[in-house]
Amino acid sequence: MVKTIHELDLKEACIQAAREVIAEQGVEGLSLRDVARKLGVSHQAPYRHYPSRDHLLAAIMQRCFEDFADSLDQGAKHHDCDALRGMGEAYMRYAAQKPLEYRLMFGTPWPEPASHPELVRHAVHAFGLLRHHLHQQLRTAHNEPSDTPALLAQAELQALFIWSSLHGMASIQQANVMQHLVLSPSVPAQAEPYLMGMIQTALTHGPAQAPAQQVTPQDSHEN
Amino acid sequence: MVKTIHELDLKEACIQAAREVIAEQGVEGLSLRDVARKLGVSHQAPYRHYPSRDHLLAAIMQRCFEDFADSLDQGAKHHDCDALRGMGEAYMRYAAQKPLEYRLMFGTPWPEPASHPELVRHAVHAFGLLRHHLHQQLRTAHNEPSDTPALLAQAELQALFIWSSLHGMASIQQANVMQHLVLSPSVPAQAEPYLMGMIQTALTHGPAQAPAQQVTPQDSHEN
DNA sequence: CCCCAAAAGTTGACACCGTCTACAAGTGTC
DNA sequence: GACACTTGTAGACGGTGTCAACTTTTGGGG
Repeated sequence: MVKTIHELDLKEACIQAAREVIAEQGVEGLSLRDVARKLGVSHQAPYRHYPSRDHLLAAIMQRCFEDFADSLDQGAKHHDCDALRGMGEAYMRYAAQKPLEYRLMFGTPWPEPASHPELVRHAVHAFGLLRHHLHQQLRTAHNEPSDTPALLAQAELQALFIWSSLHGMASIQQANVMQHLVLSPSVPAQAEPYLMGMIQTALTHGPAQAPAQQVTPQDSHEN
Repeated sequence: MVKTIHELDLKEACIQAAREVIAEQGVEGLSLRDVARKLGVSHQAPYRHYPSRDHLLAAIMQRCFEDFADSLDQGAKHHDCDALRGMGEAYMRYAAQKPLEYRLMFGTPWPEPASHPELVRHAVHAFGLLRHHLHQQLRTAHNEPSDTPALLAQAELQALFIWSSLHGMASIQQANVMQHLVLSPSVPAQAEPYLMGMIQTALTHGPAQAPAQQVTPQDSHEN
């Protein structure tokens, strides 16, 4: 009996093999029976380690979030004159280079989150990196050493805004939809830097007053 | 033999029934055999009208895009002092009220677009509404009656920016992810109006210069 | 060393799915 | 009336996730 692939650990090998399948064919192309075949075991062997397909998927998503958070961290360090821009570029780079894993994390309906707390923890951590950078930036800009709740809330709003914009652009690029809208020839290449510039502008000037909505006494300091 | 549901037209009834299933259970919960059962016909009857599941899905997506474009149009008319804000609010309202149809249009991998040209046409039309409004707004702001290509390109960049931000926010809200990131209590309710304010700010001030990227001679007029 | 229980893996079944093929019933035309 | 065409039916095939029962491997105590 040859122990072909899983000399180490079938549990780990499943994740590895499944990630390969996903990177090639996307989530919808993944079947437990496929990974079992790929590993040379019976179709029920993976079932000993993961109670269901969703649990395997959750484990894979968790790994992806770890990698994603690492990419963001590294992007922030690399460009340390402007850590925020570094993170933004790292975000878009990850989405462009691993489109199917990105789709897995952000475009697939999650398995009921209550039963996968670890997954949620890792996803929240990636968001926390962005929030943390924004919070620090706001504190130094305002010369406020303490963590006033208002500043934290503002950082969270900024983080949600940035995340929304980046995620939206990444989704649009992945859907290859720009090919079909007949755009001016220069536009597709400019879209991403234009978006980055718009985000920066919005951050420096703060939001326009919403018509019937008053936030915290919204100081529109430059940050 | 009772002609239960499809007194009119099975082709149309399939779309109707399938949209109901999708609105309840999402795309992944839809099966051709289900709609056949729901309509009281054999599991192969729908196959007479749609060569494959993807073709039925494409027909449904097309209907959704029609409804979506109608919503945007109506939103633009309703708020006609600020048509753009009206469209933005209509966009978010549609995403909130028909989350699963929204996901079908923007979150599901499309069936190979080359073989569904009608679907592409309808999707492009929805984007065209946004682009058209922005273009007109730019023209009146610049007092340029002619359609200079530079203005059109700028409108397209703005449209992509707006669409990215709105789509990103809609995705985040749908994923119920804000419940899990532990946010300040006031933030979830403020996120959407904050985003709208940020978009408006970015549009009025134009993008910050990207570091190594020069666009058209980027006039940062107010629009 | 042996034994035995727990863990890991295998085999076979079930229900479901999309899709292919072959067949039956209705309908209009020459 | 015969023929072709459209519409719908019935059954099969290979694919899937999952359940249940079985066998093999493994790791410690007696």
